[in-house]
Amino acid sequence: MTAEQRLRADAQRNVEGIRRAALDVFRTGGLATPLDEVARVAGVSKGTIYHRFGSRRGLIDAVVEELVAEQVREIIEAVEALDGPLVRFEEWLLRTWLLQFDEPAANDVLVRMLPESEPLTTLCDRAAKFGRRLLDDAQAAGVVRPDLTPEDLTCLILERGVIVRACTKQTRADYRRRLDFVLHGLRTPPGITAAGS
Amino acid sequence: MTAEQRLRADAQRNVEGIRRAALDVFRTGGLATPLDEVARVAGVSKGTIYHRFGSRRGLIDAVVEELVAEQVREIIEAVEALDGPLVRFEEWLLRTWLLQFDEPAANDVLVRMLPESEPLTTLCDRAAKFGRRLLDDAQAAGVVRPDLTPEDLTCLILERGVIVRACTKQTRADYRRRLDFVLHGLRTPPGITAAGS
DNA sequence: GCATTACTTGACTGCATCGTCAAGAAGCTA
DNA sequence: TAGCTTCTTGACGATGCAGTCAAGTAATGC
Repeated sequence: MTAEQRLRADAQRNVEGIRRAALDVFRTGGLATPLDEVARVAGVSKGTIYHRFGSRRGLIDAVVEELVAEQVREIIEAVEALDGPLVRFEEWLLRTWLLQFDEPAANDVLVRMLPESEPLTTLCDRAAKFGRRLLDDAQAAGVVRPDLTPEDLTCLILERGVIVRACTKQTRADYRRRLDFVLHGLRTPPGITAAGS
Repeated sequence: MTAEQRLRADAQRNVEGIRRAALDVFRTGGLATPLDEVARVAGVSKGTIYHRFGSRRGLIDAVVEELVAEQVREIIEAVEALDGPLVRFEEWLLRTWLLQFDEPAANDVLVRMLPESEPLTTLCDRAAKFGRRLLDDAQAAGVVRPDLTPEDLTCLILERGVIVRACTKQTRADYRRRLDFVLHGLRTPPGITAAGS
């Protein structure tokens, strides 16, 4: 970070303050929160944010990793520790959906707001790739409907994202209960014995 | 309509023109379309719309019946003609979801945008009441999961509403295919023999 | 301690939309 | 056709957020 070393002391302080404020504010309100709010919390003016980070996207790129990566990684690790293709598949989906409910910022990432942002896209792809592997395994075992595609999986997460954004009134318990209906709909229907060739 | 008879000839013409433009514009773009657009199509100024209909809501109230009631009624009639509680329940849900995809205005009504609007709420309640009856029948027959509540049903339609609004890129065929997953998830899971007491 | 340069500020422009209103246009009546 | 009344107009004010920049402030090096 030679570039950051060259900053004047006050600028250095501000960069840190803005980062911390952004983490705080985005964590609570999602990535769409007005930058005036971040500026207010950081105790600087909006101009300073633009001067330091170039743009709204620049600021998001600078904090998204710290904001979300950990949580996505945690889910992957927790699922890796489980046994059985169906359990693993469903637990991953379930935890992802709950993360979307609990963390507006994580949801914004998973919904691919700002598709131009590289660190954000990277995070997203990592999760998608893992999900795809679980889907493959579950379908190979014949426990998840064979006509479910990786795109369907992406869509299921995207859909959940717009739902949690729009239906802010529902309780977590209700949200959680309804997820079971969806999961149940993804299992191999009775009458089908195994996945296709 | 004595009140309308008293309008001056040009005003009369404009009211009609605005109504027709609103039907046209709302049908295509949903109830959130800017009134400037309606004004443009009607060939009047925005001021005239406000003068004649009082507010955006006033205009919507004046056309929503003609815009959506017919379609909701059609679905109910088509479903009434079917046999079997599961078929009826699923066909109603399916047709409602497809209506939401095909008609932005109908979707806006079902999603309860403008909860203050009386004709809009009436339409909505009519649909909900019918759905509830189908749910009762299907649960009594043991073909739909007994823990599905009428609120869940409302929620399923609401969810679909925000999804079609947000995911405008998906093809109708994909949307349709995925609905089957959801329907499947609402059926009685294996291992449960009949609905509760 | 002073000049220099880096940094910060907040008022400003731009955009999109809602809804209003004074002034002007047009229909209506005698 | 004159004069009254109704109706229409479009510029305007308000809102909320993004992003910019000239002018002011403060750290730094000598």
